[in-house]
Amino acid sequence: MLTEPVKTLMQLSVLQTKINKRIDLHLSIHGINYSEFMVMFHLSNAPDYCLRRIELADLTALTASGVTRLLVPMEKIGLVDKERNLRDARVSLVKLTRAGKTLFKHAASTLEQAAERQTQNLSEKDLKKLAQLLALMD
Amino acid sequence: MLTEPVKTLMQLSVLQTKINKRIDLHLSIHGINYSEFMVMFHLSNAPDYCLRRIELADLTALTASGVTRLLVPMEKIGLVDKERNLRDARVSLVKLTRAGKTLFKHAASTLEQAAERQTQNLSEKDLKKLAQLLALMD
DNA sequence: GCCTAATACTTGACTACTCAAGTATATAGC
DNA sequence: GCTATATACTTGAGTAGTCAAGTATTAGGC
Repeated sequence: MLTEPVKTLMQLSVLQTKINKRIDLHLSIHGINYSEFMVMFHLSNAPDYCLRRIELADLTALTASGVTRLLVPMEKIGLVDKERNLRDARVSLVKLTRAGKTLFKHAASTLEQAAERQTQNLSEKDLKKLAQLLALMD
Repeated sequence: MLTEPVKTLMQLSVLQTKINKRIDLHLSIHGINYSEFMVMFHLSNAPDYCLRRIELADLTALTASGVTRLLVPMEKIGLVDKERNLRDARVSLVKLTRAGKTLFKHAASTLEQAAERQTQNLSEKDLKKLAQLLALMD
């Protein structure tokens, strides 16, 4: 048999796979997936609804190229806009549009319900403890 | 801002993405990935080192077709064998070979070290609590 | 001020899945 | 025993990423 840490990491991975599938199913009503939701979340909390691609990569744990590919369809359907950074021409800023903000609000409300159900067996204290333990592993 | 459950699920997802990358990097030394490791783990604990494909799908949270595709290269390099079930001809059993057992032992030892480091900030009690909270979300 | 190194992307080729549809076999109702 | 339905896969087509290599721009050392 394996050590406890390995078994817990495997448990985490299997659980995450299941949760991702559920969440993607819920978000598909709004035409987006979990990664796109997370991008919109971070943009909606950013100053001027604007972030650099590399910051998004960092916040989502995707690669820079993953972010580039993720944003292409989001731009095409008008959820985000591309803006230039005047001080650094390498940077391509991503800005949440009005349409993006509206869609995010709806998607967030859907996801809140789903998340509530996913964590229904956890008390508020449990949830806090979980967040704390996850932070310790980061 | 979003509710706590949503934020915790997002935290879980980002952490899992990071952990997966780290683990895949460690396992790549042995020529396998995390999914393949999990398959070998379940086989190594099964009676006669043998499981049905659908049981593996269930244990790993992959789809049946995902398991089929995962096993093709594993068969090719001789980590698992295909066996027929005499009572039910629909079933195609997967069996861990001697070579598979050997490789699994080495990979497990690598992964145990990595998992130890990944959870180094958690006490034994923390780890137990984490496993328990994750189980409540399943 | 120039050259080297670092940063911020983008792109082509690949991987690891998914889903929907198809095949083969088994089970249940009548 | 036949038919309808369910189960256990497999396969073709698509998606969501990865990595390595390339481009453009900026920053640092001297």
